[in-house]
Amino acid sequence: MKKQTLLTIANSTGLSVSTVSRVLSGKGEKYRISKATIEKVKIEALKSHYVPDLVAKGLRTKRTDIIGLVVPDIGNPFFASLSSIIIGDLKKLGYNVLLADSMESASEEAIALNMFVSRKVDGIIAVPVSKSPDLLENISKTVPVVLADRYFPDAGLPYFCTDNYAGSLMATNYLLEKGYKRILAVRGLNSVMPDKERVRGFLSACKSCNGKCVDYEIEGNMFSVRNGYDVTGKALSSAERPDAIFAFSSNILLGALMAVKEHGISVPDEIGLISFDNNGFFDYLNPAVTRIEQPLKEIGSGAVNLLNDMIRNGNKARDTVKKLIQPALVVRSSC
Amino acid sequence: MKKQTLLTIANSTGLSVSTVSRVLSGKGEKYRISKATIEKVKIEALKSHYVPDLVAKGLRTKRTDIIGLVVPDIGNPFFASLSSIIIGDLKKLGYNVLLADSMESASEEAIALNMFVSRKVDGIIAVPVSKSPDLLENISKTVPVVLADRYFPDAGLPYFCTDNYAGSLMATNYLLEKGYKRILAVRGLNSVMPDKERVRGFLSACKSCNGKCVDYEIEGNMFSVRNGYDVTGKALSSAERPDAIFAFSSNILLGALMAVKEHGISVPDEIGLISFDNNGFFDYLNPAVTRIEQPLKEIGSGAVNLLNDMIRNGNKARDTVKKLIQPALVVRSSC
DNA sequence: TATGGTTGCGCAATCGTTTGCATAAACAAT
DNA sequence: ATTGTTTATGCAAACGATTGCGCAACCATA
Repeated sequence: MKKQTLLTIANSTGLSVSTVSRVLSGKGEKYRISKATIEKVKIEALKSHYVPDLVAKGLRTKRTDIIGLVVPDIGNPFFASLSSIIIGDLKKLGYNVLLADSMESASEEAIALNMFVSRKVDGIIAVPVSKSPDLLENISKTVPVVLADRYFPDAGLPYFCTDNYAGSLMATNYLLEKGYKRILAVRGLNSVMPDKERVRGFLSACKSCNGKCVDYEIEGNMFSVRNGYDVTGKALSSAERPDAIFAFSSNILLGALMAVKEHGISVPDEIGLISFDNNGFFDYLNPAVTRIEQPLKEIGSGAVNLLNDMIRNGNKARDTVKKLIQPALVVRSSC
Repeated sequence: MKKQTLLTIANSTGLSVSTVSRVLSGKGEKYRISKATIEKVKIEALKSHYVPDLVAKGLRTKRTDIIGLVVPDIGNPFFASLSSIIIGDLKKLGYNVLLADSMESASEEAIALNMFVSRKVDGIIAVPVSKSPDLLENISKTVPVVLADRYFPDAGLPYFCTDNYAGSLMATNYLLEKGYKRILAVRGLNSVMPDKERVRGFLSACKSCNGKCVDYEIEGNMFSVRNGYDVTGKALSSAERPDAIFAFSSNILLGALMAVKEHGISVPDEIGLISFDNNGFFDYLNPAVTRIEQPLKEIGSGAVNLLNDMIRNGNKARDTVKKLIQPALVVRSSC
């Protein structure tokens, strides 16, 4: 059971490496290799358990059929679900995936991106954590790059993302219509677009509500349970406590919920809760959580298909694709 | 900004490719390259933005520093968390990760494993879904393989896994001590060891309980919310309904909880619930869920470290490492 | 018997590294 | 002046695949 290569097959069939290569890569007809020869080669390949060396192939062809995917935290259900969709779609198109976890660190992300380049991936899908698009833009001159979930509005990098402004508007207006008057928004990582857009939507709704909103406030700095817990806890201890909380992520919501429970405040009567993003378990909470659900499937598949286009047809899109996809309000009973 | 290779650097410095290679791969001293030359090469590499071609390097050295990781469902929080640990630990050791999602399909898994071999990964970590160890054992003759979470007890494949028998025993005994007498165990995928071992633990506890247990039953066939919901629903509608449910996974528990709620039965008074495996949100449920927590960190890190050993020191372990790690009972208020 | 077209395949370069084996220059020792 | 040693570097093969070009053999046509 020695290692099998094109050469070993060539030897045992009495043919040349070229011919074997052409047969095994399906180009037999194209090169007018005879039926008999094709058969002979295929049989021998099977018998000898030949496995093509994709590393060698990659070196020669300059295509690896590998896509680099970098996300801020693969343990986070949101990114796990998104990755699941992306990986599945890529597989259907014949790509494999190098996965890197930037752990919300720009320097780790940079390492991962450079690794992708060094490994000659055919394309990159990134949920960027860096504050600057510079590295990604630079890389995108060489290899196709598509962003998902997070993005840089003014950079030349295509992206697929939830319309966070619209979603935030929707959530806030829903709270106001329900009669809540003092709303606390607990925001996440201040530097990323989704967070900024959610702030914009929230403010816009609060400011143009014809007096429905008596007071509003924005606090917080991370998409974490801890942040939700801390900010909410402080607010609940203050003189004029909010009567509704808009959590900018599902983790934030869980933290907020924890604080609310500890203060013995009842949901949704004494305080309303709404979340941006679902987490798969909100329906099992008591009360089930009303939320804005993100179009994960559209984001993931959109990014994959665009990337594939860019790889196949060259980067020749007239304009950079920048897609904001509408999220949906899913009403439950937390407000 | 042309593509830079060792050759381009060799030309612009007036040195040979060999020398440049040796300097840039840190073997300068070893080959007694002069300080001056080393500096010159490094400067030029920086100036020209040289990036090593890891594909070419891989072909030449037969090492890729890539590990293949295949899991049944990366969207599942359990596998996402495990993957997060594994990927993080691998990165510290200088490995990158090709991730494949077998979607609980043995044929998809086989495709992924063969892809790993073809791509010349240095090692493989698998959470296998196949019922037979044949393919994995065969592959492990060529490239180091370590299993995590799921395993084949009699195969020559090393694994790191929760002691599911002990955990199941613990959970069941806890229910019995709490006074529950009619226990329904909702099991998952019948063909995998963790499930079988949990069954064994459950039966063992029920049978040797000195009459504490009046009735017990086992049903189910998937680690899914749906399965938990269906099995529980049916049981609750039966004449002698169970007074406690032992869910063999967190997803199953959620399904069971849903059914329990729909039947208007109160937890933990009318029915007790316990789960094998945590999901990160059990503490936010009402009541919070008592569960057996799996030692994810030990499993992930253990697998990574063993694999690294096998790669570095050759497969020369005297005996195949087979580690069952003790889980922990985390008491909350669902039973 | 040239001429031309078709059929079926092989030669050899190439992708970018790494590395065993020289080797040239400089110096030291005899 | 010869020999030996050390220093600093280069030559060229190798990894395993792909592919442009060439060519021999065969057949048909004129």
